[in-house]
Amino acid sequence: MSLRHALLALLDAGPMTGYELAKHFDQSADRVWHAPHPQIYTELRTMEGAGLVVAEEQPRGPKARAVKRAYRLTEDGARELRRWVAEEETPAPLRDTAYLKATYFEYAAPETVRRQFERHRAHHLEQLHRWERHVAQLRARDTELLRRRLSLAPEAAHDAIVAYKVHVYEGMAARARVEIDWADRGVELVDKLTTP
Amino acid sequence: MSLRHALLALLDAGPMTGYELAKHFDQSADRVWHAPHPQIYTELRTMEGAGLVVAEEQPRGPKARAVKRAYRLTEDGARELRRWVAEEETPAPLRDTAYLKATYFEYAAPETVRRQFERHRAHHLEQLHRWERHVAQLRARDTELLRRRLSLAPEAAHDAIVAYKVHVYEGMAARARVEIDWADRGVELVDKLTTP
DNA sequence: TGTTACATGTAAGTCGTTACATGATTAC
DNA sequence: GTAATCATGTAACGACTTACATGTAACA
Repeated sequence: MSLRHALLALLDAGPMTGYELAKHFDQSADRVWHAPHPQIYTELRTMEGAGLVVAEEQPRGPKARAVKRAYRLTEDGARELRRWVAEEETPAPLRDTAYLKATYFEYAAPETVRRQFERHRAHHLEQLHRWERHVAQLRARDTELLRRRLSLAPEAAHDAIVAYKVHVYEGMAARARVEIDWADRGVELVDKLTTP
Repeated sequence: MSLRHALLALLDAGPMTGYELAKHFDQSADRVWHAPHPQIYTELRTMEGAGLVVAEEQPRGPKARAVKRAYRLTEDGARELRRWVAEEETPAPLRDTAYLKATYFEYAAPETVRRQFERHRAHHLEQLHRWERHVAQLRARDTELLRRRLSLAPEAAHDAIVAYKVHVYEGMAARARVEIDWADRGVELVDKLTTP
């Protein structure tokens, strides 16, 4: 049930609409959680029912023929977020298609295997750049969300807030580097196996 | 739909019962995929209906008052496995509770955060040992499944079969090391933040 | 006038988890 | 006899995906 907590966490920086939240899960650099928009809208409604968030309907545009719903945390929502952060995680069960598939690469043609390693590499290189950019922005305290969050917290807490986020995204970067390295050694392996 | 392919892959080494397959997903070292037994039994029935596997009912014990169903791949099943291996994977969407939570560690007490990093470390250290043991066993060609698989394959293919598996589990070990390192730096960070 | 971005949803289906349920066999 | 392991399932629920659906607003 972590989508709920991902949403609570984003909303703790200030009110947002479902649409804005969905953008964070889809496109922004600070996404360690993914969710498609239908799941977000329904979860927000459920959370509203559970009293974790409240929605304020806002008019859109000058003619105001449409409304948008901006959600903000309630006391209960803020408490639930803090409770969850302190709670110990049980490690997630392992499910990795790329590695599962690679276990049986002997069934595929060498060019196919090589292409798959190269795609794997390209994907994680892109991710790496994304994480590195984000770490730089966090250090500069130059992201929208972080600025909002810092403005709500006492000065003394700022360093910790920034440091934990930097630590997370540096961790993501380190992970990406491992994947790139794995793919590189994969390509080398294909070469070694084809030219004996 | 990768449970299906994980099952096809295991069955390609020879017939197995649902119970044996479930053990591989739960307990054995060579699990890059997890699934609980109800899902396995139902998926096997579905796959049987789709003609990817056939079941042979075998008597259990001398009195044979119970039966077990050993599944083996059909031609279609083996073909589907090979098709899937050659198919390019789209990268899985990111969903990581540990990292998501760590992003908001400023909300928890330092001892709580420290405990969480230590648990993270302990978990991945255990995993690391598991992967390392498995790599050693694969190199020695000393796992039940590998022996069965090699016995079905031509001598010339043996090196590739072993090499890809070694590569996967070395990759898993490398991942575990990154997590351990991340947790270590996490503990250091807590210390730094608490003793200024 | 048409395209892109904003904004919110429903519905159907698949995949995964958890609890419940049953019974046989093996080893002590 | 009793506990552990073998062996197979059903049922209910929760999480996630995909397709469909609708309309507004901003901009060129």
